[in-house]
Amino acid sequence: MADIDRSLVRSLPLFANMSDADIDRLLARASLRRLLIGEAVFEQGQKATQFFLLLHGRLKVMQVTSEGQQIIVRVVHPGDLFGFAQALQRDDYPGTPLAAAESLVLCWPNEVWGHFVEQNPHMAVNAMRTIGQRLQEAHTRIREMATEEVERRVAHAVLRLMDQAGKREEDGVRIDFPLTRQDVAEMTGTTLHTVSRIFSAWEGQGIVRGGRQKLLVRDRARLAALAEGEG
Amino acid sequence: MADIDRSLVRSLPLFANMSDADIDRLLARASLRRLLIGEAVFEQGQKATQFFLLLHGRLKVMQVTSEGQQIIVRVVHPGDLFGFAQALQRDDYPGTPLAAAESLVLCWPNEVWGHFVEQNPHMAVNAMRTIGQRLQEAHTRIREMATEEVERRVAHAVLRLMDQAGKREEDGVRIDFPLTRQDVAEMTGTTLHTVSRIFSAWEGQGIVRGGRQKLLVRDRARLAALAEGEG
DNA sequence: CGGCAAGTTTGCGCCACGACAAGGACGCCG
DNA sequence: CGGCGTCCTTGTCGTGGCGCAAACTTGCCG
Repeated sequence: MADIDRSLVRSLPLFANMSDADIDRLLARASLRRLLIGEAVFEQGQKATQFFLLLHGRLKVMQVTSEGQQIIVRVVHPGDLFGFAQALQRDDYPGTPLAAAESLVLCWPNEVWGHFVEQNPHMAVNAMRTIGQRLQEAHTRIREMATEEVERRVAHAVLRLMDQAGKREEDGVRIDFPLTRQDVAEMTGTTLHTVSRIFSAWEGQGIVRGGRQKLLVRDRARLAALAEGEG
Repeated sequence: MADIDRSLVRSLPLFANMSDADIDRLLARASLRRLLIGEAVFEQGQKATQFFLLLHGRLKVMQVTSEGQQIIVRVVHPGDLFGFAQALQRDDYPGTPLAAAESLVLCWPNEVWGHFVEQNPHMAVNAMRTIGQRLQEAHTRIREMATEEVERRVAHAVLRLMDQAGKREEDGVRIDFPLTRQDVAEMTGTTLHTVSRIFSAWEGQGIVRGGRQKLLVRDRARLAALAEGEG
């Protein structure tokens, strides 16, 4: 397998306090995989044999219900670990990560996880924190879905995307990957129709500007107000 | 602080492969607390200084929204660890665990967590798995809330309670702690009115039998069918 | 034993959203 | 440049379940 340059990961907080030698040792065990839009890193229910780190691009993690209904569980951003089912004592993957944009992924076999953690105890802690945050986010989402109306939920979702995948532009902040109305609907538990209507209304008020698979937030304050129910 | 007898915890899987001496050492650092119905172990947002193990009784973990809306995030059963925010690198508690029945709780100061884990590496793994499961459950709930109608969600919730807190009786399986319609509503993101109506309908079909803070499941199969959407 | 509080049931009206349906716009590819 | 697929918009209609309101039941406590 071709060598992977450590400059790829050097800047990630996850590797912040590792020596070059340690990083090289880890990268020696890794393989690199490039994904085109729409490709899956692995499939829900598949046996978990590897864990992953997203270097570049964007993944949406899907789950399907027995009836074929789809939802987006979360979005994976560059620098995020994902698919470490093994660490959670699962033997299959609970969801399917699809590339929403062309993406670059590091893959390690499960056995490496042990070394991974020994090599850098800081990392075990880091993984724990990551999971903790993820749990926290999940609970927040549950609370939103239980208590808030659709417009507020969508506002929250957009704010989150903005913070995690926002890119400053002259006229506002752009969500930095292709995002369909359908995607937003699947993140908030509604339909693309309703999302479309909401975006249209917001556009009329100058809060956002939409486009095919595009979204630009022009007035964060107004959006935050909507999210807090002061619509 | 009075000594705590190890017979209290000996039977828990969490301590399965620890020596008596190790257990005693851990218990020496613990304190025991009894909670009456309605009492809180700690409050949401409070600084996290301890972690806990439920020995007996039942806790419902509440979160309140900024508007005062309440939801039940999860139910803590005997043998469950809870409130280990520290392990997740949080410094405050994300929710409030209220005693749904009279309960008995073991409390350790945060500093012990390290020893706890060293003493029994199995335990770190166990904690990880616990969190993993919890995350998994959270995602399941999100998916349900996003895609299922109220009756199915309630059916799922009741099935879960049955499995985790069911007690065989002559006429079916009883949920083994006081559970109001309001509680079920807060677990499923609906109102007590709707839950009441649903229970009434089910009772008419002989699926359950209700009562003040009581619920008895008489026909698990029918309930499971409803949960799968074959109503 | 009688009264009170907490929990439950049920009816009614309304409305936010989902289902359905049709048409329009963007962008890719040959 | 023209055609097609994908994504988006907008209308109409129907309804699940929430809000509100009122009465009933159950268990507790004095």
